[in-house]
Amino acid sequence: MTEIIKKAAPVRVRFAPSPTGYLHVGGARTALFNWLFARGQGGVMILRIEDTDAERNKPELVQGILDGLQWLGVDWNEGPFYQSQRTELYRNAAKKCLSNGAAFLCYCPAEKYAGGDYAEPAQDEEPKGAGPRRITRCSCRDGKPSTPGVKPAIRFKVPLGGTTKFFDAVFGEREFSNDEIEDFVLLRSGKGDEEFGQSMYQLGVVVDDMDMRITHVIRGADHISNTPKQVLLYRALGAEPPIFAHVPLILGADKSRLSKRHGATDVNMYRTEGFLAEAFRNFLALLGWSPGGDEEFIRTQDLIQKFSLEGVSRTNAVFDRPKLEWFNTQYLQKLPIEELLSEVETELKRSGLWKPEWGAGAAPDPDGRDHAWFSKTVDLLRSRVRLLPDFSTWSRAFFSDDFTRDPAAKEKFWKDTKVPELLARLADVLDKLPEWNHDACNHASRAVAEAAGVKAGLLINATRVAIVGQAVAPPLFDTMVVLGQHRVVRRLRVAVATFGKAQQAAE
RNA sequence: GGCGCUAUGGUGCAACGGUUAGCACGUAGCCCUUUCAAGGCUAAAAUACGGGUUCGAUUCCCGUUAGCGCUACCA
Repeated sequence: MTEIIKKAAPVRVRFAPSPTGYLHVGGARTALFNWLFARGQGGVMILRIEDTDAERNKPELVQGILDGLQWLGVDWNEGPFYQSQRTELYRNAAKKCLSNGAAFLCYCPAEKYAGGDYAEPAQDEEPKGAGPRRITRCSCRDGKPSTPGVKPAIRFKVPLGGTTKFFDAVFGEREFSNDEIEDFVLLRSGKGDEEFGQSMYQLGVVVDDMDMRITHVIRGADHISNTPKQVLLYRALGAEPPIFAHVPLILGADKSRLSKRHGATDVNMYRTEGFLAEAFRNFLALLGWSPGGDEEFIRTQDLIQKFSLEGVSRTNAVFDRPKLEWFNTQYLQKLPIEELLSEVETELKRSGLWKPEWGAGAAPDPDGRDHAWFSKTVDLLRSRVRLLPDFSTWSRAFFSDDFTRDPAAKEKFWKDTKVPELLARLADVLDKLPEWNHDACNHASRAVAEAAGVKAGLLINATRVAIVGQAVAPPLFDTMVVLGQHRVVRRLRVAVATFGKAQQAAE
């Protein structure tokens, strides 16, 4: 019997960005929470573009938002819907409010209420108490004769007195006094020969959320004070409001609202910097939400499974980039190697270093390097890499013979005058090694150092710079194995040739 | 100014009346070590303040302070 009751209506949520800017981390987090919730509940995710402000709208930004969501892995089942294409819906709803007395025509000039009314005493009403007060009631609400030639806007007639309540899954029951809510605009006045203009935010949201049968409105906490207006609208339109869940805001290091001056706020910048999407998701999910315990490294599948609105915090969170970087290095190290390989492949393709022979199932390249080699090489590098592009920059010598030697590394490890001779002898010894493995390289190298009477470290460090061009790289003998005998010997000789007199380099 | 929300180390979270207030990032030190990471260990570091309620408050209530949000014919 409870089965029927338990089989509640399917969850339907939406992410509704406005194309007035790129997809910022706050928006991305909101999108992520909606998505985690939908996926965890077997619900539906809807994408809606709220582009009703023709003035600020930049259509070209939509693609960037879509790209950002795609990179984030946030997909949707319905949409994207564009509010600019649903104008009739909003006009009809506004007219319905007009006819049932929930709204009125307002002939006031837009500037009358624009910006900072509270700075001046309102004339429309008797000032209560001391100090400036803002206008919440428009005098047109009681029916004013239409002014010829002036096109009216439609405003919602907020009830006098009383309160409006709603339930918020993270903040609990909320109640607002109606007297604090202004007679907000539903529909802009018409321009040219149109009767009315575009919908305003409140109307569009409610009409669409009704039309799309949204069950849970998960959005930023900056919308809390908009909610009572929307609840009023739902009722005026004859509908019950959905469940709201306002999530705390993301702040910059100085606790002010996150903005450009705090560094990258565009999600796409994190993609180009080379963060792993899953690491970014993990980090974002923990900003304002917690599964309840101490676990932090939570893969997306588990995030979906664990996510709940009850776990959402009510306090704003500071975006901590060092922690994001830590998450990224964690994923770089802990991801099953095959998953990481595809990310590295993408990166190497981007930088032009990729060879198809390294792909899974492909035949080895002329040097015998195949997918297994690629896997081993990436595995060797992964604990030292911080961002994906590192595979193409300081790790370049592992994937290409076209690399340069870092001057600082040479300065540091090639200072000793014995280096050229040491490297030359090592090259000769290594060239003759019958076996090419870690131990063989190890013994041969130490023998050369010992014979020359120098510390192994001197030779080892100098060799590292010679064969990979960097002071910072994986352990030398593992590196040698992965590079191969031929490459190591050749690079050593090329390095020797760069000292003193020029011999023709054989590379 | 009004209304609202919030308040645990520098940061993100945990503890949902009873813990020596826990974990992680970051910071410092040590270990490991052929570089650099990774890893291991250790240390410093918090319940904003003041009142209540209670046998007992980080936890519940009130006030103060601070931060943030809203206060547009923006979303």
